[in-house]
Amino acid sequence: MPEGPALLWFRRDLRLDDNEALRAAVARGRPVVPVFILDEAAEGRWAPGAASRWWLHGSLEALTQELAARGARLILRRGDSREHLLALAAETGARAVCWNEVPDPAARRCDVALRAALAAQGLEVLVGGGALLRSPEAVRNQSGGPYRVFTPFWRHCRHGELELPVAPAPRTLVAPRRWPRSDTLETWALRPSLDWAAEFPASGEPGEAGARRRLADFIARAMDAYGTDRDRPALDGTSRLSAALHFGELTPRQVWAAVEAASRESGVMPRSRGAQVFLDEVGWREFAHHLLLHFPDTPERPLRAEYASFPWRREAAAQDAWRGGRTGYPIVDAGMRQLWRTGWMHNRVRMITASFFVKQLLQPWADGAAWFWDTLVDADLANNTLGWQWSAGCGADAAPYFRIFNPVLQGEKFDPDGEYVRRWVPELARLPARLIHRPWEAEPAELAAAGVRLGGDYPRPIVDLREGRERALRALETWQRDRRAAGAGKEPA
DNA sequence: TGAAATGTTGGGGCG
DNA sequence: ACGCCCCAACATTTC
Repeated sequence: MPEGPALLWFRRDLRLDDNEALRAAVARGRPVVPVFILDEAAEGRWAPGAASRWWLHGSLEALTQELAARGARLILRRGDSREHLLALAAETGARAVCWNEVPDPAARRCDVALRAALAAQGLEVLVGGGALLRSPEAVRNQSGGPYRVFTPFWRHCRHGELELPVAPAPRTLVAPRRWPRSDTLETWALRPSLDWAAEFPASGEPGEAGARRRLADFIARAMDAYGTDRDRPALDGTSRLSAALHFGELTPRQVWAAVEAASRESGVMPRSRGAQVFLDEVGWREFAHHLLLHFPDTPERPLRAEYASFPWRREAAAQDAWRGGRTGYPIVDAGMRQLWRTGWMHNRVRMITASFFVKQLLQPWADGAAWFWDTLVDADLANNTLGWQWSAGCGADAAPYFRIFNPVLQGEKFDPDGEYVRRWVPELARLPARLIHRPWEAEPAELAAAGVRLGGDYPRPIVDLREGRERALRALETWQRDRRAAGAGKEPA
């Protein structure tokens, strides 16, 4: 058999280490043609949002460099994936197409037809994994269904050996006789206007090398304190690996292996509490992806189907204030501004802002999810869907509806000195810690001393917390009563 | 990976 | 010395 090149189709696996598809492509010493296809039509409604495209641009630049260092090029194409793969195969004489599976139901559906089309042309198809620790098909509860509660899910996942990362990339790749035509990355205009993205680099450094550095740095510097520090938004206590994991610059099994290796080296066995809590977060990511694959319509519909009839209000003014960080609640506004300016928000604050949006403002969770989707550089359909449905009380293992965060108490608990608020809401920076999370309680003289004009440069609260809470609880109560009345025949009490 | 309301306990001031 | 009240601290229940 003639040894034509293998097409190595990069998707959400923008790395060379621990890359099963790359390993398969080079297995027989044949040339490799790396290709990335921007296929927005295939992703439909969930094509990468504006901030995510910024990260993608940087990650593709980094991947181009990594490949160049090995004598290879990254071929860029835009349009229908199948057409481009078939065309590239014909053009290069490729005999095989290799890729790693994307943990997304739409992509998996497309891949079924794609494999058939490629096979029909006599192409060998080699598909790897790596995006998840376990196969969702294989993780099932005793009755054969998917888990809907995190703890038993994660216990099941951790049981038994996990796969280890595959070998790192070879130092050189065999080049084809001739490189196919490639788009220029700049012409894709993935990066938003400069003035919006100016501070995005604060959210992290796209690319595999940066992700590896970040992981090593986190393990050495922050992991042991992660159990408590991860909830303090003013600290750099989280791993900040979410975007790298989303784009597959890093695999969860690489993360797992690095944490275990560090635990062994430090002699803390089985592992420190910080390491334990950190791996649990990797577990939540795993849980989110399994759920999305088992329940593919959850990005648009609540997992608890009855919530489809919940009477959310949809108010443009309230949503504008929330998006713009002008709700009058400092911790909420700080989070929303951090998001807009850096493309990233601390996870504790994601929960606070989401709870405020769905409970205090009674806005539909999907509207909030859509905003996060567009503004987060780490926007991930599985994680975003799980997080918002969890906050709204309509998802898997969800917070009960009556669990309503109080942004003042959350602020005082997790940002006690107000350092996070001062950083992102500078007009409040000179308030004393006692008032930083409740400026409306300040005396006129205290406001004047801090240079704050309430209702002027910083808004008064757009909703009273007690009223908002009671409105939300009332909405839940009447909705449940109406449902019971309507479904009395079908649903025995 | 809540918050608020309500209940309980125990120390200390005081008559 | 004692009972009473107040209230903080903590626990439990309810939303």
